[in-house]
Amino acid sequence: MAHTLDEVAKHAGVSRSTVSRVINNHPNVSASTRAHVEAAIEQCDYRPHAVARSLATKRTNILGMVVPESVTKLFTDPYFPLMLRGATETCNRRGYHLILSLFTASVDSKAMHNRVIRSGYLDGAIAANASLDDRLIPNLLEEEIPFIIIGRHPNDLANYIDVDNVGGAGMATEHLIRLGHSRIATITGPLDMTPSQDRLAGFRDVMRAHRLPESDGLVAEGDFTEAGGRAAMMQLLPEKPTAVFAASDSMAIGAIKAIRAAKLPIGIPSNSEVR
Amino acid sequence: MAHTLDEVAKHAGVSRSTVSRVINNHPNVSASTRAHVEAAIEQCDYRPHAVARSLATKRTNILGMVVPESVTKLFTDPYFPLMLRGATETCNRRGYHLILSLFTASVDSKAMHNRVIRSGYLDGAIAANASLDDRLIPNLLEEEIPFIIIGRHPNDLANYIDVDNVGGAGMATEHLIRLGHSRIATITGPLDMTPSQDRLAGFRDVMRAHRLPESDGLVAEGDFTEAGGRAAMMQLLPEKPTAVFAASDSMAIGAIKAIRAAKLPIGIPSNSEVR
DNA sequence: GATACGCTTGAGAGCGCTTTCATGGAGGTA
DNA sequence: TACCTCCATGAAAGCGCTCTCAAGCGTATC
Repeated sequence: MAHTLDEVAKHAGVSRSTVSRVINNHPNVSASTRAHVEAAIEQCDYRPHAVARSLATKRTNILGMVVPESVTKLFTDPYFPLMLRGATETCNRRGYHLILSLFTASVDSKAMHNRVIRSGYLDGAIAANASLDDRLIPNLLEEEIPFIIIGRHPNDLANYIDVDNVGGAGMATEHLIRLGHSRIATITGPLDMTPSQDRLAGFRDVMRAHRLPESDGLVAEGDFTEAGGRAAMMQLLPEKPTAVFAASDSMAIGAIKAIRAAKLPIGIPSNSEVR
Repeated sequence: MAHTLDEVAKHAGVSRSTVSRVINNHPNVSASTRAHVEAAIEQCDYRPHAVARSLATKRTNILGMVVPESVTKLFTDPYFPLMLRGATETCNRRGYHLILSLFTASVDSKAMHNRVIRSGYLDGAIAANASLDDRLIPNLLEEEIPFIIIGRHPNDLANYIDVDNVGGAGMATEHLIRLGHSRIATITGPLDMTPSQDRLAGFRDVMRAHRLPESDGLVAEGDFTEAGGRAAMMQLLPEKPTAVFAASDSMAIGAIKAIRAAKLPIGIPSNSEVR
């Protein structure tokens, strides 16, 4: 069991206040006292108790990565671990902890909300891509806990960080056109998510700019999963597109499988072509 | 800001003790009082403050998923998100929170240790596959915080959960033999990790049982990454194996790329063959 | 009717820390 | 020397909850 601030204070022959000042780098401590207390801390192998500190300061240094139920099934997408790693690394560097909470259907969502959001543990939250009908964002707003969303929210309800979905989709589409394609289809993400809409918009913008067809038959909605990509591709096959822009890698893999299953020829550009 | 137990007590006209008993489902509360207090809790929209509660009970209901530095680079392996999802789901169901901590090289490891393990926030920990030279496990032991390891530790230092690595590797090897192969190579995981050793053992057991060659040339050490699998495969190519058992999907993909790069023919069994 | 027991409730002392406020001494100014 | 200011320190009151202990009351027992 770790020792307490009291013990350190006694050991150093000073008051608790002084030890507290030292561990918090408060300026009003003489250099000699500080050195003395630091030695005592070292000798006692003392670490401040985060919970007690949190109670007193009302700050936990814990952030929550909250993943709405609608996104949970995407959790195995390679995109998630990267995001998580980035978040935890930054947390580490800034002295924060990251609680990971997946709002799964298997657990009563109201209970989850109370337990996670209203626990008092979170100083703030990062909400992974929410769709329009997720209760998560409104709930976070109501709770007045600071948070950001990854991926713009349909209603612009909160601050967000996002990539340039319109621009990226446009680049991919341009690339296919440059390869000589004109009958290009797209497999979108779930269209109740803003990033999906934005990618579709980027695709359409470029197609329109090139006066290429963008009929509804050439657009199929996926769900960012491989199975979804496969199903979407099956829908697209009768339209005989010569190229497909899939809005995620997983859906592209599904699409490739659908094409192979239909015994149609398929060329997959090597990395060097795209980059 | 959420209300306090005090307010609820006043609102209900009882003592703090009684409210505390109600929220903790303590038996010694009369049914009528309980109902009354529960109504007050509802009216005040009261949620107990987890931090205060933790300070009093010395339990945080927080578990840490601690990932040793040696494993951090594997974090994007599809295996990790699945593990994380499983862990968080169980935590949800049992009323726990999960703090995710990746011990990266970018942050001083001693500082990380103090901050994460000795914070007082963790009731227990789950240590993702550690290798022999990770300081993490010894540190956890020293700190007397309950923990388990995912993937048996080389020195059997602690309780662990693991899959049947020996058996699984054996099955895969048997499968290749059944397909008619006799010159079978294997790409192992890092051999300072017990699961890697176990898979290699399973491979060797079966090869030996079938009196097939298992020369050192047919064994190459990978690191569970795609790049590692590719490098290992390059090593194996001169030995001209007719089949390869790779100890992870990522390494298998790397191996396939290496084979393709060498312009050698390769047949990848469809899922149905393996299952 | 007196004693004992069990159930319900409240008072109050923490849990380990922060932070305000008061105090005392050192140093500066006139 | 007297007065004021500033800095270093300590005392003590919380932060919001739990939990032990004691008290109060109703019922059972003889």
